[in-house]
Amino acid sequence: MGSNSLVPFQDLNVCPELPATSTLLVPKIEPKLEPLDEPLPSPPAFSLSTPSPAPSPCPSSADVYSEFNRLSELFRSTLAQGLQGNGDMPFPPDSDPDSRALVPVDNPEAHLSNVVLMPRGSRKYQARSSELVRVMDLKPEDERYFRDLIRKTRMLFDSLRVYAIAVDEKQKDLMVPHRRPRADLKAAAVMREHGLWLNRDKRVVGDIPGVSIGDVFFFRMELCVIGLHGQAQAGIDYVPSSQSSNGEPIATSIIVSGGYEDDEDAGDVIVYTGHGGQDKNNKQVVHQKLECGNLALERSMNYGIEVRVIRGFKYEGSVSGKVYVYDGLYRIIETWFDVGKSGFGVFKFKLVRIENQVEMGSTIMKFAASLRTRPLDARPRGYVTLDLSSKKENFPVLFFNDVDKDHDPIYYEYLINTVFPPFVYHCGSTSGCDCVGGCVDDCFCAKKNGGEFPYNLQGILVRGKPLIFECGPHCRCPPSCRNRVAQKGVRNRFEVFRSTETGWGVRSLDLIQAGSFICEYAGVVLTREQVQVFTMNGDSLIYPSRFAERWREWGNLSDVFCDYKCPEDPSTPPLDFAMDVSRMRNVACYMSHSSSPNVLVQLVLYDHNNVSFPHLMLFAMENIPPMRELSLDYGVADEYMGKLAICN
DNA sequence: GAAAGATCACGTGT
DNA sequence: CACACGTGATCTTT
Repeated sequence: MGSNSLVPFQDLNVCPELPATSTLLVPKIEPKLEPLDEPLPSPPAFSLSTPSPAPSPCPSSADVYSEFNRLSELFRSTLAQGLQGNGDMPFPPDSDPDSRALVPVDNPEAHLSNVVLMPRGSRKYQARSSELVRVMDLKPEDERYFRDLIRKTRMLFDSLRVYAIAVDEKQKDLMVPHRRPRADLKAAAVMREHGLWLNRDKRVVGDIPGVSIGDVFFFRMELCVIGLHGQAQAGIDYVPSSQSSNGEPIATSIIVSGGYEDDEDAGDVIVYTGHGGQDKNNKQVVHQKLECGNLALERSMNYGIEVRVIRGFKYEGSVSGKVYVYDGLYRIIETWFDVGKSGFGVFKFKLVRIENQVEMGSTIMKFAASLRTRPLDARPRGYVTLDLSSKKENFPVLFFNDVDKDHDPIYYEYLINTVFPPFVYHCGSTSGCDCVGGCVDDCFCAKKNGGEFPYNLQGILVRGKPLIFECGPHCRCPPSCRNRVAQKGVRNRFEVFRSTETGWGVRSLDLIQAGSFICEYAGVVLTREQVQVFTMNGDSLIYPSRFAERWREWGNLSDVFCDYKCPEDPSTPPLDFAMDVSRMRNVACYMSHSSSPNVLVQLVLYDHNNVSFPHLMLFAMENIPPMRELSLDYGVADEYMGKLAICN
């Protein structure tokens, strides 16, 4: 697993498609025209270990609340070493390093140097490698492997980040003047401490395996963690001259985010300004010099080395007001020194996008933005209706088919929420919380959820659970309560579309942040007895118990803390019912199946207390860019799924 | 808007 | 020569 072909990095201009070697060894970079002044050391094997040992089971604990506190403390002590912990800290950070989770990393020495040899507080880590490699001709199984690895890594980053916010929110009322901590930095630090940063044992030129064009990131640190761009702030990433085999720096990636007034971005062609010469307010105050990243770009141009381009976008709805999109590989074709608008000299680099790559993520984002405002102008043909839900949803559900004449979805009655049989509402308790001003930490409903809230203040799912109890009609908290998320319905514009591969599919016109609520999987509930009576509609029945338990992956920190246990209170309820979608359905049932899905099913209760009949709520497992297909793990063999997704 | 906060490359020192 | 450490630069983030 994880084998891949690495091609010696040379002669790209002449022969972009070098024959793939099947070796696992990584050849050292040898830029064209450059005399080799030293013998090549034998290269280390290139292998990535998966950071996922078997997920530890989550035994239910009698006292989940104290378990949560204990974990919070453990987490806090690792994250923010300076904070006072007045509880009994389970593992004083220095006393027992082995009790912390250790995840296998590529390099056993790195393992040692990262964790064992490094006392807490020391900031020495495994240095970045100077070894340049290009990864090419991955086999499909390798691609899946790397994609999964990236996905897991990003999910862990998000889980840690969201958890760090949750921990912070829990302490919030203790300290009145409050400043929200940099959860992104904390998550990255924890991962680094555990050797979970990717692509540090080599410098990848070109595409990073497992990262697709169009992937969206919310934080610069996320780019560092997966190795797409190794600088926390600087826009040019490069191998420094001191580490390069010929003493010349080599650029590998840039970020175009509009921070330089002299940039010109026409999509396929960019005129990029070198760095340097700015003051604290990003004003150009002195001339730039041909050094560091600037020199690296020039050298990369000289050797014809392609450069990854990541674009920064303004984006409301991101906590930082920004997102970063990977747009693929560019080649530098020209550079010159120019007088910028400020009157100071700047270096300019003309970059041209390499052909035969899939469409740029930023292009798709712009296209989606135009679809949001004026869909018929952006795409005059193909829309069957601009709202399948007939205004029942908060946002329109568009229906697009430019493949054939099938208009089937418009003939179903649109159902926003699952319809349960009446008896479901008549059993169970009718108790609720008394939080008139909104729920607080130790309220009745928090306790039902194991002593914590399932969502953070932004409405992001903190951790997948067997069952979530949202506040309901018997609670006295207002609709704005933080424990009411899924019940409030969709927050995005979705589009049902005809696909030649998957029959029907669903995509979003908005960017969806990982952990966000997407929609309910709605249908008409049939009890087991009813199912036995209505057997003719077997194809249109959804069995909730069959969905893969992907919620276990979300927010699972057992990769970081070996003794991590989910504070779960209830066990997974027995889902002894089916849902009929033969006449009434919502957007969810057009989602297609994937064994590597980007959407998970989370069971939620809010309008009744019958744990055997929860709502099937869908949440994003990763950041889903606009126009990318949503997919669910239906938990059955792929070939069978084609039918189910189509729902004929 | 300002201040806090990271990383990394580079320079100096041992 | 190699490593360690401090410093300065950097298209961040709240």
